Amino acid sequence: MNKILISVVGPTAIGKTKLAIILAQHYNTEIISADSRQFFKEMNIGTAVPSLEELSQAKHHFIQHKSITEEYTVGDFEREAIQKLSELFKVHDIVIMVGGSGLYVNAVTDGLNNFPTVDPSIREDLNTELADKGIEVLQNKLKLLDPTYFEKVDIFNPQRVIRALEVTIGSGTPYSSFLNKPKAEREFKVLSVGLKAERPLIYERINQRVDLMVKAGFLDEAKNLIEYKDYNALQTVGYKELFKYFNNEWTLEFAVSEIKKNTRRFAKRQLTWFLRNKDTIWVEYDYNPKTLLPEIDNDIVNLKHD
RNA sequence: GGUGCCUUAGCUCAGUUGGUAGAGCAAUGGACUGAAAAUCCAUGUGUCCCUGGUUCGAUUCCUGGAGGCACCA
Repeated sequence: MNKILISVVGPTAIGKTKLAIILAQHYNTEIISADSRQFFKEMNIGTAVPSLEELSQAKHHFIQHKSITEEYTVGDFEREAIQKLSELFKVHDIVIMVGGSGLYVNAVTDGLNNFPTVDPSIREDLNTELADKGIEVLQNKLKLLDPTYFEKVDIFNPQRVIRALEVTIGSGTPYSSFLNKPKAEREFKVLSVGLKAERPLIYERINQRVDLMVKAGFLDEAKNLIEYKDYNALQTVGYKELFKYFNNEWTLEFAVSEIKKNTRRFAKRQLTWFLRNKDTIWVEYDYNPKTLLPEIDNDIVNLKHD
């Protein structure tokens, strides 16, 4: 196996796009995005998709290829990404992946278990039950139907509990029984490269980027999407806060400061996720490409020989 | 210049009839298998402005400073 996927990770606003392009140009290859919000064509400024100039510097996949009105799950992404990678690896030995969504990155690198598709009405019913009766009723249900997962799951997290229940109820088989099954084999090895910086610096870059987004017309973009505000794609930092401003719940100044705060918290969650992968090679955000690229060349050689 | 009030966590403030202190927000740590920029869990970080005095013991009471606010000149 001598195909390599270089996975570029790191917190938001640290410069992942730029590094991915440098790597794609260096290896004369293409980029797949693993960013759960850059999939949507109606969202642009608020999701910080690569600029037209950046897109012209390297071929990108999974950027703005879906509509916010389409259902698009991490499972769908995994299948499409693996399909795309198999095409790309026919003509390239190395492909770049870049993205800030840990679950989506892992779906490609490690795979998800194969869960059955279930009727969406089950989730709706469970959400109604949650609103009417509270989490405890759902906890008890899970304890009865899948005691194994009940022991393991964060039972105070409604989304986790409901997910397990919808699979269990929809398939008639406990959620936990789908875990632990062997995941799909990959035809490539993964080199994980993380971008890092001191926390205050990350926060400063976030604050600056939010201000730039506002100057670039983020308010107009969000305003045009108000009618879609309940779609999952718009449960997104930036848009959520601006909708409150448009609805006269918040002042613009407060909304913007909330966007900055929530983006900082998002960056922290990304770090928690990415720091889990002990194999990641961490690179300072102000790396010098001339010294970094030979190092990565070397890492690839070593990885191939493993 | 005078009088009054204030000074406690990163911020806004509470409090200790004298036994070195706690809320909100911010922040920090963590979890995560088709909602993931989502969702959830945990955590108090402190010369209590400085200086003397009284006291077994002062952030608390008293003296004197410093800074801030208000009013009067």
